[in-house]
Amino acid sequence: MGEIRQDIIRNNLLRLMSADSFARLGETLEWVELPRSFELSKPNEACPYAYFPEAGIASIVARSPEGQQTEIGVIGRDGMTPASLVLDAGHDPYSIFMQVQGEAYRIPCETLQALIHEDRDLQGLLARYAQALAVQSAYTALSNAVHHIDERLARWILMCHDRTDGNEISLTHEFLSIMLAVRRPSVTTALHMLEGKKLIYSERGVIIVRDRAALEAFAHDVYGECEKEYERLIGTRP
Amino acid sequence: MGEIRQDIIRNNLLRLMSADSFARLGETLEWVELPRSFELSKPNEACPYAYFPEAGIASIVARSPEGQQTEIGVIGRDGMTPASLVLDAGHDPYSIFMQVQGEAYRIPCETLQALIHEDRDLQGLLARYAQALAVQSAYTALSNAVHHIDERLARWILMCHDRTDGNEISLTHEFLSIMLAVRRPSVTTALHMLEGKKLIYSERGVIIVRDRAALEAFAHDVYGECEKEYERLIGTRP
DNA sequence: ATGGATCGGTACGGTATCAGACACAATAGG
DNA sequence: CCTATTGTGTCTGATACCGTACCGATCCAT
Repeated sequence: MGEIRQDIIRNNLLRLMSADSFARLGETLEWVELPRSFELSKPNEACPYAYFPEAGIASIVARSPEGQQTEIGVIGRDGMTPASLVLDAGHDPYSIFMQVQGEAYRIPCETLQALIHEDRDLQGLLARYAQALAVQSAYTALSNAVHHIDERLARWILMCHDRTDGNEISLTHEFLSIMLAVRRPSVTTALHMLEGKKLIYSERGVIIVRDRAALEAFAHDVYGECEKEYERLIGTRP
Repeated sequence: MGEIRQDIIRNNLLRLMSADSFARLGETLEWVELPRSFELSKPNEACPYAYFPEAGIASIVARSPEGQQTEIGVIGRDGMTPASLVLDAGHDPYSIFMQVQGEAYRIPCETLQALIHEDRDLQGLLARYAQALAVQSAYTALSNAVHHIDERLARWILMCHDRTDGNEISLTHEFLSIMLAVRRPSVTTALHMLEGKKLIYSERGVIIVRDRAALEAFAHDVYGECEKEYERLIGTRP
């Protein structure tokens, strides 16, 4: 393609890398649409492409042998997938798929890997992103252990809101219940609770953030740590 | 020091790195004892030394603003600390401290960082370890979300057993309850349950693994995934 | 040996969440 | 327009786990 202008890109990693790094990547970057449920990476398989989302939200999900699953990380235009690429891992045990439809620039994993090996700055940036993502999963572990469903839901809404334009997030209770590893009716009642506190509106298939500040206040113990860490490691958010 | 023989080292990373890499490290490695509760790394602070444990077990603990905390990873002679060193992160938001007393080789972080920059093989090995640790925290998140206390306890005992000589693990219920982020009496009853199934013995201050295979069977849905991933990424366990 | 500290066992009531089922509402497709 | 499908609200037990409290057992230091 080779004609992409770095300054109008919305993906934070693509925008923050050096112009040189971007120039090398740019030749191979390819724009693609990512429909809901599109699988960016399969568990324990090398994936052909790395994706730098421009819009939409992807979930990283871990599964147990018996099929229990939960989300351990969220990726939007703040990041890339698979983060393990820079860690020399080949592949990882997660399933990564689109949860809110969007678009991305993609590049063959092999190409990116080769570029990383020759470009210390790029390697550093992506390594720091891998760390940011690891921290996200660590705080997910903490909050799964100690926080109540409504707080975890609030955190999740905030994390999605960070990665979206506007205040609407379109997804179903069913989907959410899988992400949080709770029953579907528990999501319904937790949403009602947040709605009762006037933090969100909830309609069929859509959650609308109504009062972001109050939502953050409600979730103060469960949201914020890994976001701070992202800013320290990568720089300002999109 | 400079006289340490690589082939009698018990730390897996030190043993598996190339002889060249080890030679460079070896000049600066220093042997230290690590008493229980010794803090290897403080939250959000650069730590002076990297540690490669020879024995004993360290815990990585994440804390919320209100002070809730839980363990998100375990490090023994399978690894090193801080893993974020290879990710160019400077420091990380966790607290890392010894839970079962032991010993380690240590090296100033700056020195190790410089060596990593000149040694692609070493960088790769430590990056893969960072990935293994991230996977561990991801599966901790999963198991915090979906598994019962007795299963999580079994997982924890197995992970410690992997990193210890013999079958005895000495620690208190109190300590364990913090690691698992549950009440102390819940640990007591969960231990009784495992003891009732003849999987362990439990005495004051000590847990003794009695039937490792049965313990693994009991924990089959909660233990094993990240261990497989470690073996794939790093190689055989110690 | 003795007193104090630590550690472990147990009990009681309370509640967040689960499992499963069912009915209703909204959308989509023919 | 009607029907099938999908999404949401609600109910009824059951239960795993919590908060708190208390007491006995074991260890340690003097």
